[in-house]
Amino acid sequence: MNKIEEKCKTKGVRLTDQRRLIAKVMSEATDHPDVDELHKRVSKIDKKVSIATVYRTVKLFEESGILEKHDFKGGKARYEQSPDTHHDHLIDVNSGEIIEFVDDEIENLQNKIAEKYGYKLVDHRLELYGSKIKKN
Amino acid sequence: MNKIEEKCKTKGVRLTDQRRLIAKVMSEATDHPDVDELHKRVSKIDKKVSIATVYRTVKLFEESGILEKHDFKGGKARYEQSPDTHHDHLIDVNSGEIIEFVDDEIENLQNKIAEKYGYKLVDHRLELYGSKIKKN
DNA sequence: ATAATTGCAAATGCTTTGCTTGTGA
DNA sequence: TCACAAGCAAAGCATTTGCAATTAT
Repeated sequence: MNKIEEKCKTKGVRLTDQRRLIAKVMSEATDHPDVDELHKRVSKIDKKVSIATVYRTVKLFEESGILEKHDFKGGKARYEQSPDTHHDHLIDVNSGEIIEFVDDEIENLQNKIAEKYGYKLVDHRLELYGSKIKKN
Repeated sequence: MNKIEEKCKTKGVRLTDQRRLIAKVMSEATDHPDVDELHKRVSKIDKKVSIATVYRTVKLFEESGILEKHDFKGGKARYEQSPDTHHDHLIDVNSGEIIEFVDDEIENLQNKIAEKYGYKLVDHRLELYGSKIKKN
């Protein structure tokens, strides 16, 4: 059984064939698929799963803290399995490739800034968009 | 004449009554209105301006570097006049209020991270979401 | 004069939802 | 059993677009 299914059990999220399948596909994903792409992958295994169910399921999983939703620039929402440790994203503007990174210094600075203005940081979004430097 | 109108002249963007009006309203805005709100403010002065024109105009202004578009969490795109110096945003999750801030250290770190992965930073998005700390 | 702009309504693209039938615990 | 989930198609929401009429230079 995969991590997502396990989390469903822990959190009391009822499992169905469709949810199990979506859990499996998302568990095996190494990228950040959007709903359409996820539906395509799921459909390869079971054609009968509707896109509405995929939408409902990713929403449910997100609300349960099982998946993380990202609204990167340029359109549709994309999902990844909720990571154990927080990371941010560097997006290749040419290929669409996504690199995950962690930087404690930036995380600290963000908290400091919020504090400075009298706020408690409850959420944040840090996305870097870059293009590959060609090596000579 | 306001700053936005001036920029239109400089950049060769043709001015119409509608565009002049939108330029005026955005010039006077101290917040980050969405298209609907902008249309409301414009309509108070001229009811005949259509929302389609507002959409077309903010898009045009954005592409000309006159306005900056932001897709903060939770729905519609919001706009502000392109600032002279870059800043990021701290959004009050309760009131929706937006605080602009500048932090050179974070800016530098972002460049360093992109570099570290072999990328040139072409764009970025840093948004902090916080709730006010109550003073006792 | 004439290429660009507007207003309107229809179309779009992503996402959600009402309803009826099916199903997991 | 029976509250919840799935499938389908229709609806929703922000945004875009085709087209005929209007306007800026």
